[in-house]
Amino acid sequence: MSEEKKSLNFIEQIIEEDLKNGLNKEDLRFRFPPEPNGYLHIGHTKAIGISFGLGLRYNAPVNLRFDDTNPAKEEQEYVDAIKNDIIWLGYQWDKECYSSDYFQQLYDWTVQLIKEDKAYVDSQSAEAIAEQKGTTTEPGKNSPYRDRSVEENLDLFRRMKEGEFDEGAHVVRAKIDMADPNMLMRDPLMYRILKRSHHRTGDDWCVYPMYDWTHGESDYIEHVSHSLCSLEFKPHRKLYNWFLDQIYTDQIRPKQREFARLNLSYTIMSKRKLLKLVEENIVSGWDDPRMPTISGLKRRGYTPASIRKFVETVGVAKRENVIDVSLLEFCVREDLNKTAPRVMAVLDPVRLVITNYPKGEEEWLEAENNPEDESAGTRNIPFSGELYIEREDFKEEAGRKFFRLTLGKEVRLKNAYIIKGESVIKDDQGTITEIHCTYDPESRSGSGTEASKRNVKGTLHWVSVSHAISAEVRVYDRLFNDEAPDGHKEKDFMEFINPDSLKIITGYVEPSFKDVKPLEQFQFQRLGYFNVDPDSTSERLVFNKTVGLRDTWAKQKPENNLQTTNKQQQNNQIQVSPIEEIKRAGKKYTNMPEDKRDALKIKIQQAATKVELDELEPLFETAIKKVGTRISTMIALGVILENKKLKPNEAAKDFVYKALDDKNELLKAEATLLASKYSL
RNA sequence: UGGUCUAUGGUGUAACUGGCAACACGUCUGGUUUUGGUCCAGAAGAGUCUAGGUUCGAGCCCUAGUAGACCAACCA
Repeated sequence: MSEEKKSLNFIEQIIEEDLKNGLNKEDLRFRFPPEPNGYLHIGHTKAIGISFGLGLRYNAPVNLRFDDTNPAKEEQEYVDAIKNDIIWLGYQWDKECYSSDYFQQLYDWTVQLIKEDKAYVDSQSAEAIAEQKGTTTEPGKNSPYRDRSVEENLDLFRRMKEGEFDEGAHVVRAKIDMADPNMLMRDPLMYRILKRSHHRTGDDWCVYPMYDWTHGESDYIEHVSHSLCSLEFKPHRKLYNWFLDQIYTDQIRPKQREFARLNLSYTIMSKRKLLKLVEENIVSGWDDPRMPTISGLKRRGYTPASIRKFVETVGVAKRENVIDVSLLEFCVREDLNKTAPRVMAVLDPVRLVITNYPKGEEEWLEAENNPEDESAGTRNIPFSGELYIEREDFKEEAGRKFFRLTLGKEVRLKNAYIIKGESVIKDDQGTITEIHCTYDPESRSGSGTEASKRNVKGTLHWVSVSHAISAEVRVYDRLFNDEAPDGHKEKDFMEFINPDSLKIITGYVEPSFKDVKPLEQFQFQRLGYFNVDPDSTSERLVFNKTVGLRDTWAKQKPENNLQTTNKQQQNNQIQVSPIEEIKRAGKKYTNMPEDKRDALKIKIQQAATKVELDELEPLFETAIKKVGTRISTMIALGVILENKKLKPNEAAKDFVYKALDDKNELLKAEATLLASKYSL
């Protein structure tokens, strides 16, 4: 492998810079700091991948630190689940830490701050404090308790800790600046009273430190050099540094830097919302295969390697992003293609009878386990005169593009013989119950005969009726119908739940499936990747569909063309001027699938009704380079001329003439239309 | 209406810190194939949010706009 010159992301650049400025490589240390209040999800894998990835890259330790300062929400169950997930992903942490381990230190430091008159006890209600905080545009007001004496503050804080007061009676606040433009600097809370049992410290404490007062100090205590978090913590950085300044002596000073979090289309990432799905039984649990949690992904059949690859591919930057699920799917397919044994399974069976196959006969045919991996070897599968094939693989008559079984046409049964469709038997409703065919005995796969080498267009998977094992197969679709379920201000994400996200069907699999283990992965040939669900037993096999194979055929079928919606619709909702709308529509026009182009065209036409010719004119000039814009401009021009009953002026004529010679057919067509209408 | 951040093909990320905008996914062709998969070959698609400026030269620098995100929890 050659040393590929990979460009550094902005965090790596910062680290390189720090190293150049004298930071020792040995002093590099990172941390991943989850709050144990829920399960890890695909969004977390980015943060995990960044910090642990940096650890690997620089051979530096990475701590796993549970940020457990709020006993009201945190539980041991989550600690255990998080550890499992990280291990499963294949990362190793150096020290397992807990913010709660630093409660005493944090308390002592707080006492010190009080003594230095940098913190005080406030005895107002939460409402009153919020009231005085001011707004983003108006400064806040000082608390009446802000100037309490050091002695009184010390005494109150001690008594808070002793448990003398009820929740809410007092808080400790840092004394910073109630007029700071950064709201977080307006005397932020450091401690609150919480009479709750903590999953690790039990009832030792009834005052708990807040996130801001805990996080930087924990980084400091652990000698973390770079504290990486997501963008929404950016405003906290100032406070992070302020707190650090108060206690800093001479260690490595941790540096907080922020990156954009991962968003995946058609899913939600909020722990609170995921919890709601679990609590309301929309899904079967945190590990439901439809969940974006790591445990859900695992159960669904995603591999650790595929998830790591995904995170790596997604990259690191500071801009808001929405990653298309298709990238995640690509990553699993890529991984599974190399490793998953191929087997045959029929999920929507129809009976296929080979009329010239000897009655009662059977034979065992050899099949390759994985064409991508010779070492995977072969296995034998039973063949007989009665098989199941996929209902979708037969049509009585079909066009030339249908490569599968039809009457009078030949196809190959994978690893077996070439057959020819002869006739069908239907029930009263006209549904096919049996397909009759004949086979060519000379054509057996691998037999070396001329017939076995014959090329037929289609190959079908199948399973022998008398040998097949029936199995439950759970087929999943996305949990939400909307690309950004929680991105709507007016609508709740629950409104977008896809009612058909789970389909349970009974299929037939080859007998080699007798002894499969939970989570074992397979490729059901021509169908997709499936794994064995933990619910599976030897009596009742249960499979999950991980992801389908890439299927260029399915896309050509018109009924499938409606499924892909995308971000463009969302973009179009943003209010822009009609002329801008024309430009934008043009940008998309050329690579819009044909069936959607009409909708876009209508949009352009509508926008054009609000535009004057002279407004459009500049586009004749600037649009010359960009095909899409030229097309949308052309369409708009047509509408304007028509509406205003105008004749094309010189600029417009010129524009049309040029377009007539363009190699882009769409543009040419629009231009020709105009040219003939105004006889240019 | 304050502060902070961001803006590059449909999506995500690059561009050696000022030198003809690249890579991956997706899309489309063609070839190989006993999986309409894989693999191989190729194509289309952005001129970098807008308008100015500096410069021989700007996606990178400056100015002003515009748009989006985040910030006023005794959550993290």
